[in-house]
Amino acid sequence: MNDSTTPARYDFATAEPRWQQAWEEGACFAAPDVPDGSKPKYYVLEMFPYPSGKIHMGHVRNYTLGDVVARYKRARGFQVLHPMGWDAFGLPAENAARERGTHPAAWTYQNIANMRAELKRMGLSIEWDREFATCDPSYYGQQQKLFLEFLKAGLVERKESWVNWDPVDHTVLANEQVIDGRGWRSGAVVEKKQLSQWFLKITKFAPELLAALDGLERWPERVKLMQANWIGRSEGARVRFALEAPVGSGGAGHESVEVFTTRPDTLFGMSFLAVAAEHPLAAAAAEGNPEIAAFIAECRSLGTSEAAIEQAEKRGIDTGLRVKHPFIEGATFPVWVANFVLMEYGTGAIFGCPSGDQRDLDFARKYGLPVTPVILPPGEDPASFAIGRTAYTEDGTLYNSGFLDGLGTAEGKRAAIDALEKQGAGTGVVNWRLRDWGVSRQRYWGCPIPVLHCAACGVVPVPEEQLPVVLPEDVDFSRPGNPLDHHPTWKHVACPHCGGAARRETDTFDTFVDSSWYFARFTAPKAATPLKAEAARAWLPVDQYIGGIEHAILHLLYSRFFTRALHGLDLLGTPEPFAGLFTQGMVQHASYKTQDGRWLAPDEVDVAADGSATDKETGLPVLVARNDKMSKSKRNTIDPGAIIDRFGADTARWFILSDNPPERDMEWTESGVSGAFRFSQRLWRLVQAALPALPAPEAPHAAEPDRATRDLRRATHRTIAAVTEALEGFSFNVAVARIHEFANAIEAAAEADGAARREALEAVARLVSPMMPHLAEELWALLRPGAGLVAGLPWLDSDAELAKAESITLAVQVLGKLRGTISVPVGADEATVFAAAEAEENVQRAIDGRPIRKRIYVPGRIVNFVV
RNA sequence: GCGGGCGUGGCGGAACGGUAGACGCAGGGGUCUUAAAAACCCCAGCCCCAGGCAUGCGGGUUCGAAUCCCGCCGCCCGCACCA
Repeated sequence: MNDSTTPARYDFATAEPRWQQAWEEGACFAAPDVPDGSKPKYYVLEMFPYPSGKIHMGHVRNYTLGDVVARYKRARGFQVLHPMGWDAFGLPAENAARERGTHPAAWTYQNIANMRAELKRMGLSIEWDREFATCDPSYYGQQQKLFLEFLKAGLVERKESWVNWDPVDHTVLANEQVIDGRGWRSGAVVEKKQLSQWFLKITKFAPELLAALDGLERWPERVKLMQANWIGRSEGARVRFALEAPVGSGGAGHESVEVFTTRPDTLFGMSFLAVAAEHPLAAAAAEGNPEIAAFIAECRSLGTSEAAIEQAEKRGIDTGLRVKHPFIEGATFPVWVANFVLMEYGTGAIFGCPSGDQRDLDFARKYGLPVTPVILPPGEDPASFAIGRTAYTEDGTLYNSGFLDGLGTAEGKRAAIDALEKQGAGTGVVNWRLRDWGVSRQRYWGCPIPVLHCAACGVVPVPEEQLPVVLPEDVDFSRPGNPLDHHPTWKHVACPHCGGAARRETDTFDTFVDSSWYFARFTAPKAATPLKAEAARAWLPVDQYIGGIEHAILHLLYSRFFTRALHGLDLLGTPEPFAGLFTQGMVQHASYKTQDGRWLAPDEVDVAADGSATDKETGLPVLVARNDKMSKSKRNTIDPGAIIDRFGADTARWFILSDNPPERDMEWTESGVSGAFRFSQRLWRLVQAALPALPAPEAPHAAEPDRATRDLRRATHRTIAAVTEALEGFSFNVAVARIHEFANAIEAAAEADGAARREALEAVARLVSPMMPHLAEELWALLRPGAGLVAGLPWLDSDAELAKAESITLAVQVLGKLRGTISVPVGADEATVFAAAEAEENVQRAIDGRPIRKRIYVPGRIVNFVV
């Protein structure tokens, strides 16, 4: 096959765009808004990208995985929906505006154009007609409508809340944007501040969001667990402690404090009550007491970052107030303000039982508060048991506890709650860790929250006919703070009710709102309403969602909430958005660092066979860190575009799939890519070389096939079955391995009948098509000129008869150790098998004349003799 | 601290409780070539080699364990002053 007219290599650079065009012209990946029901539907979706400017290897992995599923399911006869869009609002666009003077919209749409072109080069079977960006007014305007629906349905609340406030940038920061107590951009020490914010009432759905996790059978256990922990259900009691004397001035008078506890059984071990610094009672106590006020101010400035909390010592200040104990007549306990009590959890107040809680014990020891043991560990003597530096938090028997004495932990809880309820001092409750979702952001590049503030009418929703509330284009990014708020005219409007002067809400939505319903919008992206009922009902839930584990909680929980809310409004036919979820691992690459601390790019080093590396320029050894997360700062990113230029999209896809199981982190290696490239070329050569000798398509198989032909057909049908099974189970690396083996088998079967060889080569083209779609088309066109696209073909079926072995090799064990193998016909009966096994030379030696006490035969698998 | 996951050659990994290490990468040897690239062929867990030892370590269940159970050790991830 080396005559001068035949190119020796597969020219991916011309073939790939050609097939992409053929798919587009054939509208191969189009799906109707409302499927006609002739085929079962299958909705495949990958988490849509943020348009940062360039695609990275993580995208390549994500979209390759999704594309394999989409192409495979299409071939399996499903009507597949596989759309793509852009999560396009967000801070980087504003930063770019500030730093380079471009408009966020211009920057974003330019990035989208770049990334769309890059994604298209990957040969993804995406229906691009459904594409939208969340920053399109046609999308966010519909989102504003949804918000007004939520408002009507009572799912929205405006309330004061404690937020992370960046005093330099004049904006609220999400918890994730606070790093070591400082704003991630400004570096300013973040303050806690009380602000009016818009909240979506996700807590209303806490019980069902938790309960429904059980039904998500095709979700990874660990994601479900993370969500369950985040929702954080705990059973306990709310207990009201009456203050000895009321406190507070004006309308803010306090007569009691309420605490939440999971251990009402330990109430008799109480030695103090503590409230959070932000608790109203703390504020009341601080009136006229500068020391308390100073302590509160200090706590507030400390911020909420994990690092700050972890380092902070338990500290507090006695307010001088005292509360009465609900069970002990006449007993009172001091009220402290303590830095370890969280305003966000429970009621922002706790009762301290030092013997039963480590934090309370640390606090009590520090401030010399009493420690009364109330739970006796099993086997301990009440006379001698004492609490040292470790609290006893396990179950035991109650003592020193009045009417609870002698009860176990569970009964004690029940009895304590009964008593509290009887005397009206408390109730048994279920507490949730989940808090309502604050969606207000003081940003420009987001979806405007469609409400007005009128001095006379209060908060007024923007009338639907005035939607969308569009972002103004002439904005000034040079000043810190919210550009919408600074805009000279945008916010000044007339109240639709009274006609008086009103002010637009200048906060925009958290971008997680945008991504909480985009999957539903994809089902009818051009509809004049947020959702088209028939389309959404027909397509949702998403059958297979694919993305990174980093969204395990926020995005996936918010989307579940939104779907439930929309379902409640009768806009969707399902309460859950994603029936199947797959979380892929990261793509990593070795990083290289010189002795003097400079990072070198992969092409700036020479890597030796043992993995060590030297600086190409200086020849000096460099430090190699394998499996390092790709990052610009470490200069170990690999540009997908450059890989496609050099090797083609199919090679990139094949390598990414072949390296390891998709849920694990993978290492991008140059040698791995070239291995994948070699294989793609090898398949092409295999077909090219065979072509001249192949019979016509559909030529009959030999009536009495010879051995080589039978073997090849068996390999073909076994491979079909094995690849199918691997694809069904997301074992793409195994599917790749099976195809490798098959290629080896075809090469070894030169003497097989032509029809069998054609069958095998056609099978290769089709089996490889979900992974290397362009090469598949190229091979198919060589094998069956004019026969249409692989993209339109059904999946192959494995013929079980042909896949069946004629004879099998059985392992023979003696006492569980392998001693030999025998070859027997497939249908051989037990007696034949045992006879052959006993006769085997090595087996005989192992038996060594001893009588066989037991013979085990697992048909088709193994023989084992017990002597 | 709480919760979860994972330990198999030099590396990525395969293996319904049934021949451990498929397949690939890297490696060694060879063919072709003036040479290189490309391609092709062969070898390859370890050892005291008709045998023995090997899936982090120690036990157990089983005719048989990488796989199931118990206990350690190590690594990774999530949550975390959550009352």
